Amino acid sequence: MTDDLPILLSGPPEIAAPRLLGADLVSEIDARTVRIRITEVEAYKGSDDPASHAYRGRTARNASMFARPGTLYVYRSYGIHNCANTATGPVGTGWGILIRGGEIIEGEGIVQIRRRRSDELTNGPGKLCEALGINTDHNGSYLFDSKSSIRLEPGEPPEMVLSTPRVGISKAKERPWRFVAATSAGVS
DNA sequence: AGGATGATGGACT
DNA sequence: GTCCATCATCCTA
Repeated sequence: MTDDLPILLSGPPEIAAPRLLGADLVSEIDARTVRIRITEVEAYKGSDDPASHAYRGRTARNASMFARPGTLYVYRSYGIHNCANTATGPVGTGWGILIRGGEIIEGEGIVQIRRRRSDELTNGPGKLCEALGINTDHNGSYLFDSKSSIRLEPGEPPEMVLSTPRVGISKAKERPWRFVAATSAGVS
């Protein structure tokens, strides 16, 4: 258990979120390794953010977001998909970062099987979770524990970061808290 | 290339 | 009963 890594997640989520771009999510499930480099995230700021699941305070469902930074919060979306966040703020804040997309570094073959297709594999929060094999059983696990099957590993920051409004929300639409990795050639 | 829609379950009013 | 931090598919052009 390495407890120094959550420094990556320190500060308010709209500051910490872009820092996650370039880091890797690694899953080791059924002796299969999938590594995905994060390219798209969104910040959700707990009680200060009407769009956050944590806005109305702690419940059984969102408890993981109120835990220590690096705690994985997985929720079921539209009854079909799973979406993954990491808790970021001090315990009790409910701050978190939604992981929305990434590029496959390792395990593309496994991902194609899990996704039952060969393209559009990881460009969306539900797709990313399916690619990594993340489900609600992983809710509450700790991303910086070497024994966890889902882990977060630091990486190189992207050349550029674009910031835009968040996707798919109906409240606090104006906040530019979606962050996307880009290069001089364009969005990755 | 882009808009509409059904699937499906949990949380909330 | 209504609202989703979504996605794949099925239209129309």
